[in-house]
Amino acid sequence: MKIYNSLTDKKEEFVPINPGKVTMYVCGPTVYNYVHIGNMRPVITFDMVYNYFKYLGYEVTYASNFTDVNPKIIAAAKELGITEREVADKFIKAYMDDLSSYNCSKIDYRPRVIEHMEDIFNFIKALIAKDMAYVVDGDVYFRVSKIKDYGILSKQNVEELISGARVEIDDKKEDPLDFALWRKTTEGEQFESPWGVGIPGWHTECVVMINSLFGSKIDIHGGGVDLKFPHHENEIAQSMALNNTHLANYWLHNGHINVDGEKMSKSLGNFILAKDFIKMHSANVIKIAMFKTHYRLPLNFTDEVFNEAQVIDEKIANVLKQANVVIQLNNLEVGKVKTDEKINAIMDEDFNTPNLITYLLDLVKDLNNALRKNETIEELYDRIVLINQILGLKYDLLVMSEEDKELYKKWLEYRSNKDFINADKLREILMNKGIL
RNA sequence: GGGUCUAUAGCCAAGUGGUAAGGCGUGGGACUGCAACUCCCUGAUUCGUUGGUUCAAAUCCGACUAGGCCCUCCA
Repeated sequence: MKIYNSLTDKKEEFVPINPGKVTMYVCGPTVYNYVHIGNMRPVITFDMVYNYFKYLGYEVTYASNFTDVNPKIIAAAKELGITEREVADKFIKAYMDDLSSYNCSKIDYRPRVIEHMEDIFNFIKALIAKDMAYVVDGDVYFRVSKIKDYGILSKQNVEELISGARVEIDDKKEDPLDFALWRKTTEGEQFESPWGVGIPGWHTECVVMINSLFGSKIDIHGGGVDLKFPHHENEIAQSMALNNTHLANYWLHNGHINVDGEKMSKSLGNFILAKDFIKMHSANVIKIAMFKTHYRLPLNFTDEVFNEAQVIDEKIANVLKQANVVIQLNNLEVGKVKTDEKINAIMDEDFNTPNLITYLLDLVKDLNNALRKNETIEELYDRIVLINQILGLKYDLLVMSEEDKELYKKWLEYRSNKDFINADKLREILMNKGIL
């Protein structure tokens, strides 16, 4: 299969480090408040990536971190009058609830900074030992000038970066591009390090976690485009400095969600919280709306987009409901189809979910026609289920009791006898049960 | 200012050298005891503008225009 690699800006054939296995890491949230719907795009995107690799038969190990030590958490703790740990725990819990309500909980590892302090110290020590980092007044900075291909991911020119950089007064750094691996703090939690009290830099924690979970290199590293620079660029720089790897073979970046053509962000204040949004639209509808656009492109959220997604969701739900009844009444054997060449052909082109949805709608139409004409439905049904699994769409289908089946047959009988009064009574019962 | 991405019908959107998928919406029709569900038909001589390469371009190259994003914490 082919994946668009942000590192090379090319679609490349996917070759795993270990045959049959995929390791992936996606940058998770800083847990100082609730996440918004824009934060859910990577979550939903990489859940799909995970599902597709599973579908292909890979053994997938998926990690996503929690940034639970951060100046913003210190600020939130002050504001809420609770400790940093309480802030982190509260919003980690809220995030887990979001993952669960969006049906995206398949993450194998959820490392926290607090659990990796020793690893971080060792990592920074190693960088200092290699002269790739230096200590100034309780801070530790990375020496960017030592990395020859710095800018490789974000395609930034080092000279331009410097000229565009804001000049900080009393800057302790040797070079404006240098970034903090460890930063001295005067308030909040006290983390004692070899360099004094402080907190680790954000760019360091991700590399450290990847190294401790997977080693010096993983297959896939994901996140939003806004993380390309400086976050991911700096992760790569540290990994080059210590392990001489680009940390991941494939770097994947999802586009942003826009509102009225502008990025949804906490700083702009134009966001909708994930936990509020799920009350307005089901997880299925939100996913369909997202997958209708390729993951790398920006996505504008409008009512029209969601109306359309809702229509699609209802179509899928209706046909599955009807097929489910036929399957149970006739004891049809489903689940035999485990792969579909057309799904592979579509998804092997850098996860082309818009085309997958087109194919899904074709199948829905075919299944509707097959139901009307009393033709075989099992294969069509199976293919739809496969796609739903990849996209993470969930449809709860009713298991009919013997009584339900009898009612259903009776209803058909009344109808064919033109006893519409009794037929309508049964219809209402069947509809209330969710069978019709 | 530098970097990068995008520009296809009212809206969403696929297509990356071979003569414009699909969906929503609109309009029309079919099925049906009535509903619901469903099905069929209905749109771009044209792909931001403009040069060029080619037998052939929405697709490649150049210029221009507009917009997003990054360069500061941010999915």
